[in-house]
Amino acid sequence: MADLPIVRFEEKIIETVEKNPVVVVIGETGSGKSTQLSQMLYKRGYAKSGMIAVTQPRRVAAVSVSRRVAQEQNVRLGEEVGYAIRFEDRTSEKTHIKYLTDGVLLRESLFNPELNQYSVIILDEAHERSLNTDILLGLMKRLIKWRHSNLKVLITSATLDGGKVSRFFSDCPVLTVPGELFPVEIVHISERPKNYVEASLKTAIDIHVREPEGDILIFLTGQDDIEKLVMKLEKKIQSLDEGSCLDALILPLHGSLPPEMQVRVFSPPPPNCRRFIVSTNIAETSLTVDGVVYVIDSGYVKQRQYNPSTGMYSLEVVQISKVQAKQRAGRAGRTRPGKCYRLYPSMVYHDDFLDATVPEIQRSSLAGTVLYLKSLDLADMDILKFDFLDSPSIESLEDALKQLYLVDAIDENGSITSLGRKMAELPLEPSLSRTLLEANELDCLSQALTVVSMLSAETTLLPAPSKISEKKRKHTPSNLPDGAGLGDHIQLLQIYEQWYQTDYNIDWCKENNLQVHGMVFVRDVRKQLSQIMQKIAKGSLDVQTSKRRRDSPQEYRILRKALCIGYANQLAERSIRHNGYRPLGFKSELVQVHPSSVLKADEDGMLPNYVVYHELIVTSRPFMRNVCAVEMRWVAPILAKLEKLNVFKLSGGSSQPDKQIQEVTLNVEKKEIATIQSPEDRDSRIQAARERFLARKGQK
DNA sequence: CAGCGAAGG
Repeated sequence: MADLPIVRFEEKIIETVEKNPVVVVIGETGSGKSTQLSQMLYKRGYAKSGMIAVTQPRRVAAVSVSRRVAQEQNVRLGEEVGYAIRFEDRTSEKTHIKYLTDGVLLRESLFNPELNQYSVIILDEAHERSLNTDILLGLMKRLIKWRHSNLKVLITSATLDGGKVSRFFSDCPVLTVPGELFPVEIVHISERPKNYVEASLKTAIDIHVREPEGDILIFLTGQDDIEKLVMKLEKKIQSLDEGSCLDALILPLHGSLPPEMQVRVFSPPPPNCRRFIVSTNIAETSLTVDGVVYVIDSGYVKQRQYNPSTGMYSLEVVQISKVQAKQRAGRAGRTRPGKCYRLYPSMVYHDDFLDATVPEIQRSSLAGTVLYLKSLDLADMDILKFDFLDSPSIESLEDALKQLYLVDAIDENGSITSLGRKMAELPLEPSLSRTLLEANELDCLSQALTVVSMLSAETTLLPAPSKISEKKRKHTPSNLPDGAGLGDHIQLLQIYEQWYQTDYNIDWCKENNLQVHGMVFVRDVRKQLSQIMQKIAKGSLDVQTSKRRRDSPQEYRILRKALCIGYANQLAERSIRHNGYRPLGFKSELVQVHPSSVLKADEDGMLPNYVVYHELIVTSRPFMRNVCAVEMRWVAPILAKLEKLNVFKLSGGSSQPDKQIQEVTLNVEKKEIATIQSPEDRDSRIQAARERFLARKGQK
């Protein structure tokens, strides 16, 4: 066993776990918690009545950590030590220590709520507060109380606020294990720069000229800024006197780079050469670059945010949290003492930065999460009162309930329907799982499987067009199908069917500018979904190629109907006079069809009266991305449903319908209905709503 | 016309 700091605490850890059902272990980077905790517990016999599970927020981490543990245990990976991630289960009957993604553990818990196969569950990297880990935290709190067989839960994290988690788990003990990082000197700039790309350039060049060897890692927010800085750095370094300093190798690093470009940061630099790695927050946690001695931290990050009252997402540049700033600085101290240059004053850090990043659960649409929790049938379950470490807003939960009602996953009283149960079994957003189930009824399942799979990978399909490569692409018109003018879902279907006809030819993807990895992922998703649908499928699951003429609108009519019913929560109505749309069921302004859409206007230049959309995203303006034309006759029942919508009742507030206390303002209703004011705490709001309801009831 | 932080089933 390696000589890691955590080993010295073995006795203390075992003793604490022995006496307590839940233990929080705080361990900085390099403490060895991810690899050693599971082995310690295994050695002490904790795997006798079940496996030891260790969750990770990321697939690569689950694989790489399990591989290391298998090595240390001197066993073959997949036998005594294994891992499970989507599409890949490398465990066997022999397995005692199992690494898995938090998402996989959630799926397992859907089919075995007591998780009896495990005697110990370790939630690793809990400080990252991934949506899935947050749900698991809530479930673990219930499980340690209700499970019949014995269960030990360990929550491990780097810089998490241990006190908070401890309070969440009825004041469970917190053990702190030191990390093994070298000291990192922090340098703050005295004033925030106007342009942080320029400021990064200047700082990087200063380091290059003055400081001894060691790679520089620069954190910016996105691809655009990264490309700008890479170009500026190249120009500037060329202009420096040859031989006056080290050679330089400049590497961009972000998620839209093809994997072969990403792995370049793992190959060691040539001798006498300094690397400049210009990165997004991907290098904060997901990828660890060796050899970094200097970090330049812009203090910003791009974050996706969901607004439950408008149903819109936005991707905004926001200040990082203190936790993130520490994490970034720590990247400089992995191999020897380092330096971190922060492009913001220390006052900003202390006074402006949040202590911790806003957890994902407070920034996402929760339709899928709420459906998942409903399907668990927790006995004392009131979704508005589920015990989260940090609760999402009541607006967000009500929005989720409203969406689930519109797609028939819950009934008007908020109870899960049999349809909803089937939906929860599919690893998809509710609108997509609803589409699949409807397509099964309407006999277009094979097409729907393809569309839904394509959408699951949508962002990874097209190579990220950068401003630099954009000009080239404009001269190479796409040979891809156009969705028969009916919309983007149809186009995605046609693209996949064409690929299928080439027998999944990789070169075809390249010729058509489709990311190979993305398309292979779509194929995997489609296979997985087909397997799940198999037991209830009424028609064929195989990819079918069109019997009728490819651009015949009839070809896709049934599929579009299934999409309309599936996306009942993402439906928009066109204005009478122009091509702006109003999303139905949300309080929101006009939105436009995104210019990249293949949806076609009629001879008069007008777009369809109704469309469903995959996503509402605010960039320069609010846009609908991925739209599909639907027909009025399919929309009518949804409009009727929207009119009867009673969110109060959906949230289990009453068994009596009462239209007057409807809490959301809907576009379908021409009159404005007052929304509940927002008192600070949600319990008092639930109480207030109940009192108002009772008062009204009394008046009648 | 506009634009893609990171992750997961």
